[in-house]
Amino acid sequence: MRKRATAKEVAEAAGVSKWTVIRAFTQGASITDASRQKVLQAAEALNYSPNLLARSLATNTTHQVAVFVDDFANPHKLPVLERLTERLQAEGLLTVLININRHFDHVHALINADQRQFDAVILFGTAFREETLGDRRLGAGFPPMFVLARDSQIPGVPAIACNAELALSEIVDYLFDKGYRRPGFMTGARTLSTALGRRHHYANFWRRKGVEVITELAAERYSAQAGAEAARTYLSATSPTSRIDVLMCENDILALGAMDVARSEFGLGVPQNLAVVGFDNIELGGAPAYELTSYEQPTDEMINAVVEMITGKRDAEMVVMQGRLVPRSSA
Amino acid sequence: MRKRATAKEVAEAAGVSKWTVIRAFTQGASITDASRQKVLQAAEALNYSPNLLARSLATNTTHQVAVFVDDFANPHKLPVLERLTERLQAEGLLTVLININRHFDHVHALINADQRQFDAVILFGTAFREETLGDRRLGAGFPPMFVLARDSQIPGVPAIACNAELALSEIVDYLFDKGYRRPGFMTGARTLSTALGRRHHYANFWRRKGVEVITELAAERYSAQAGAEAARTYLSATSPTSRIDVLMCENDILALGAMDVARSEFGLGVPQNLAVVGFDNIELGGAPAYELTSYEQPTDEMINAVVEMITGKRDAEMVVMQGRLVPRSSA
DNA sequence: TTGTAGGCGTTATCAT
DNA sequence: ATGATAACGCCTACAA
Repeated sequence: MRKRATAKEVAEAAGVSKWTVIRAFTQGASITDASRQKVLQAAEALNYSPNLLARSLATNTTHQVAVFVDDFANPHKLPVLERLTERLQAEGLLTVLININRHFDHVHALINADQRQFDAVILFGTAFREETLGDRRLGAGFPPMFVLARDSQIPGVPAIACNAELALSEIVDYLFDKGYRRPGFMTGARTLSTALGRRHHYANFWRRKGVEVITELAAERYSAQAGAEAARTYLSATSPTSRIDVLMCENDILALGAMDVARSEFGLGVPQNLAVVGFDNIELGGAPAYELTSYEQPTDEMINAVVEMITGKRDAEMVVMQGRLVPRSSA
Repeated sequence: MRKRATAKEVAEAAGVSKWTVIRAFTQGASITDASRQKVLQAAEALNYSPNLLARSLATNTTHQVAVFVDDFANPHKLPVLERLTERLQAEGLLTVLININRHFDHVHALINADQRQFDAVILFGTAFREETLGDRRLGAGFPPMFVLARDSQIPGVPAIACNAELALSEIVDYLFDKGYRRPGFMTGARTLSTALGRRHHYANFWRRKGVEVITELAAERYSAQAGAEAARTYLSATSPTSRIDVLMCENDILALGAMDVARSEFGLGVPQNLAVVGFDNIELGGAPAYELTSYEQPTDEMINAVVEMITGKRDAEMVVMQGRLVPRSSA
């Protein structure tokens, strides 16, 4: 296995200076065709290609974007990651996937991202605390940050998200029109930011309809199992007549878990005995086995927006986008 | 927003040389406590932290591992990515997620990975062709490559995979014992490597049982929709009496799609009229709505193995690991 | 068009 | 323990 060739070696082989070699590999540099050909030939013979690491050091741009993810239980993450990497790569940017699930120290991850000189940092659906970013070790020359698919509680960090207020308004209108009057809501985590968003609006809009009591089911995490567990706990503790008639879950994966338990363990018909609504519109929610009513975020637009902000084609500022209700038979 | 401080600036502030600054940030360097304190104080005041990019250039190691993924439709990818990033990060390695779905040029992605000086490249479930790697622009000093969760058709590129032969042997034994005699197999892509693996063994073991005819259903891609479509095509074209009695799908996501169609569009009972088996044991397959019989790969072990190979704690060589059958009610 | 000097921020090695 | 020199491989700016 030959060692990696450098520009200097190619220069010697081609009989030019190494700066000419660099020029041969630079778009729009002033160099004669003859020189370029000579260089390219020598480069191919020596198997040379520019070292992007050295280039990054010199240009102070890495063309790498860090994406922080803390929730891998939600299948919805995968298609979004696919689109995101695709769009970033189309702009010549690579995606560094950083796992910040509960085992990791968020501040540490941020410091690391800082030291690696990423061009930007995307917090994808993660609930960072303001205090985390307030850490004194951060701040100076930290890469631009963006919050994708979640509200940003952090001043100066723009969020690109679905308009939650509008979404919940549509959802509650829909459920009210269908005749449901005893709403429940399942949250997936204890962090304030999350809860405040969807749950808050859900409760608000029901109150406007004159429905004051919103039963809350709390799942431990965002996963089908946690959703199932929370539903089991609630259904075990209540009698059929006293129960909610519609359960809105903070996301689809919770909803699928809850639906499974309602149907298979408690023999409830969905939606006759208990209607279920999710959020995200994951592929499996649309399967005949579930037919889950859900709400689709405009992920493509959202992704385009972040990428454009990162590449400077668009102002970096908070933006909320409109999703759409996807009514199916579960509610 | 202050500019990033460098070791040199910290050195001036602390009244030492920049090499002393470096030492203060290096494990086990010989430096007096007094110096270190002085430096750390100055560093904190200036908000300095080492530039890992420059370090990488000097040490010739980036602590970055590229992970190539071409199939984002399979939810199974997500938990594996979670574990993989977690393990890599525990070793101080970051994951660069590279999307090589059909829109991208694989050779181009490899060249890019080469130029970025990654410490290693993992082909996660992707079927690279030998010819792709044979490209003359690659080869010299290319980072060590590993194929994860798929057989490697490439000499010199070790694969870490589940023992497909053993898996299919177990599966066929199980199905035969259950009394099925008219097997079908659904493939998810036209690449030889894939088809050869699971389908080949499946057919072989049925033949050993004296069953010669294996019906093949071909899905266009690996997705629930593609699985549904393939099942629909097959079921539409056959009469109930002439059909297969058990359908093994190359992975769970295909199986779920097929199952949906069989039950909801053709009114078939699973497993009474058509048994279904998948592969991967994704979380939703275990849900009461599906109860999909599947086969679980030893993903944790496989991931540990690659990571250990990358970090040099283990010889880089092909290894097949044993998974386990997960029998449920679908077959 | 081409060559030169200097710099990007670190690390390795040697000298003090 | 600390300082100094050279190197990592490239880029920008300037001179020829």
